[in-house]
Amino acid sequence: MNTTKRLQPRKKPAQARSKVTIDAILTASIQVLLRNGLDKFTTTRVAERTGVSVGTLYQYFPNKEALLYALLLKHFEMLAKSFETIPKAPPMTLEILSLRLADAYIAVKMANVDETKALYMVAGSINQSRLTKDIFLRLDTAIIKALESVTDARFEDTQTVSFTLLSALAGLSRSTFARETANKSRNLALN
Amino acid sequence: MNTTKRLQPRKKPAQARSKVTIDAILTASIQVLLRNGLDKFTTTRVAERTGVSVGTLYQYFPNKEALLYALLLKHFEMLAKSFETIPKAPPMTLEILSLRLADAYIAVKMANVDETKALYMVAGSINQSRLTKDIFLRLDTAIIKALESVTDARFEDTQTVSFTLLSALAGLSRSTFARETANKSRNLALN
Amino acid sequence: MNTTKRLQPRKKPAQARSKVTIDAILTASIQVLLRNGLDKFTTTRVAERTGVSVGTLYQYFPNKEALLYALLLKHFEMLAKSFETIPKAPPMTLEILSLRLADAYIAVKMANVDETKALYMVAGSINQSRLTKDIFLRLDTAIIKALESVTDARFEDTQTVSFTLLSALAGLSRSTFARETANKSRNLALN
Amino acid sequence: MNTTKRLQPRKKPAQARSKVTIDAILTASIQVLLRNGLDKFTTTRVAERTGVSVGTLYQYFPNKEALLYALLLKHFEMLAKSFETIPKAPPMTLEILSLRLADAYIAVKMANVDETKALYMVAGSINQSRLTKDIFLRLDTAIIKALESVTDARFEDTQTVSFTLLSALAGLSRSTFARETANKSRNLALN
DNA sequence: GATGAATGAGATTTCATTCAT
DNA sequence: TATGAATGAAATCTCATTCAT
Repeated sequence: MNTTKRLQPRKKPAQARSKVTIDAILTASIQVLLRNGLDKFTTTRVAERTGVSVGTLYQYFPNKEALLYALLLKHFEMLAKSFETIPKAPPMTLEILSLRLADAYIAVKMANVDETKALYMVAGSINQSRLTKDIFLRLDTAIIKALESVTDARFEDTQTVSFTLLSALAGLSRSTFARETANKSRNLALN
Repeated sequence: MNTTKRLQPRKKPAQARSKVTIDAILTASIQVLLRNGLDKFTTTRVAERTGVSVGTLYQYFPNKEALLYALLLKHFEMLAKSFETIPKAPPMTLEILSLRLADAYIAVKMANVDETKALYMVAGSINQSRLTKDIFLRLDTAIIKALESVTDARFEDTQTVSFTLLSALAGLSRSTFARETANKSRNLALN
Repeated sequence: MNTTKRLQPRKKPAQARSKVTIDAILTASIQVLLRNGLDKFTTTRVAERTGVSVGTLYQYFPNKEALLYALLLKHFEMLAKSFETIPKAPPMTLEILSLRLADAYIAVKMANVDETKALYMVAGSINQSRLTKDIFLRLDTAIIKALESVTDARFEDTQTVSFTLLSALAGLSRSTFARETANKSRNLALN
Repeated sequence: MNTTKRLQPRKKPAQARSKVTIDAILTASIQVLLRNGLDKFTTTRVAERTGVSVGTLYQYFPNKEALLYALLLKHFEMLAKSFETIPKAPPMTLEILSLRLADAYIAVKMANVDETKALYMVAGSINQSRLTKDIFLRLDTAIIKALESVTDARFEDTQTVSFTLLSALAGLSRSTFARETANKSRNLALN
């Protein structure tokens, strides 16, 4: 599914009813992913679970990939907003920033546990480069901007620092959710 | 693909010819994942690329999932062996252990770049709990054992320390490979 | 094909169009059995002959076995109805009942010659015990009830009488149809 | 499988060892039919159960159909021999003949219960007309000859009498074995 | 003769997507 | 707009048969 398809929603959700339907579809998608896994994630099944017909689903999402993409975008939108509103109030040492960052990250993940788990399933099959253009840059920028307000350190390469912080955080997160899901035993995310 | 299927290889590679065929299939699998992505990863395509018939593939792997599973198992086998042979020679401070662990980890990943990238694609669609039973415990045990030989620190909960170390390492690794793959722009692993 | 699969139809033929499609598939199935035999009885071939796509076939029958099962059920449904309406008017001697039973049986068979022949082919490869639960008991009950209204005889074990009557009738029927089919020479049903 | 293939054994079992192997294959075939059903009846499985390689199986039977055919032929051979040696000693009334016939029939079936059940499964997928030529005529002839020695009756159409006798017998037999197999409840053979 | 790895045609089944109603 | 029946390409998997060893 790494082809280049139209990923934009088919119609702007001008009307309230549309918005509701779209949300319902996205919610159902998460449930289907969680219950049935990625390869039983079919448009028919999602529509069924949503309580609408496939036809309706296709009215809002031009294809399956767009549906998954919307799911991801929504999630990262939240993450970005959260990062962009990290309190910059002093004292802003590196340690304190790190904690605030972790707090923001964890808050979003914990408030959206199912969504998080579902998206980890999808990770392998989406167009990374488009996602980068659309949202990852925003995450990056938010962190870099925060780094620049740190008072007790100065970095040559803020990008790398940002990257490292976020990646380690992501690693912990992923492993933690993996552990929780297959909770028979301590479980690592795929390394 | 999180169903419970038979994942054991169909026949023991008693003869030399079989062994060669199996290895060829596994190698081809990695290439197909890399070139075509997870959802174009079809048994037909793998067989084709291997240069054998589908029938032959199915002679050794009872189903597609088992093929992916074999791929993962082989990779983690290497990782486990690598961890199990981390030098325990003094001075064994926590910092030194961490470095040795990272070295071992990175060495395996760098020696198997394609395999690593390919497996990150597969991560979402495998039976985590079975994998845990089969191999993750071994990784964990190896690290815990190493932690116990550390001389400058003592831990209440070695499991959590091991888990944290490995997860952060994994996060960095994943993001790094993701960045390298989609090298148009700075890229984070799916968070 | 004696495994335990879902045999229930996939969707209720709520709409008229569906009903027509289902009937067409069943009719085509009989033709395929007759023309091509059991081991050329493929879902693709049936769909083709019906004039629909395979997908459509699978929309109504979850698998091949369910299709065969539906065929059998429909046939026995007729037989059951026929037995259940055997005239009970006096004089109801055993001989007369036997004749009425034979009449009913033969009437159904002769009105559905192709279906009958086709089903004899299928006999060996269906789930007998499920069929028993679903329909054979009904046949049995109908006959037993009729036996009880016989005036010139009284049976200790009506079940066995019913069984014997019906089995002998079935044997004759099967051999007769076998003979007619392979009409080069006198032909017995497989004994 | 109603095509016209070579059904003759590939080699005459000149040597004793061959004979043993052939018998083993035929026995294994019956077991596979009984355990796995007709559509899991594969040459590989039969070979496996026999304890030889597929290659060896194909040394003795040119194809799968020939194997099934051999199975049937062997069974009817026994039945024919049994009919041909029905005692003709007086008093040879029709009733006595019928009993002797039934005795012979039942004796063969009961001495070969597994074989009988297995063959009922196969019934639908064999070349009836070839079987008629090869063996059914012999059964028929044997019975007709016996009928002619009956002292208390004379028939215009001995063929039909023979046919009727044998068919009814077959019907009872088939239903009985069906009942025994699916012994949850009283079971009729497919009517 | 015996073996069993390899073949590949072909069967079953799924599922994204369309379109007539 | 909504529906869901129909489509059919394509995926998974099986199995009769062959043939090099």
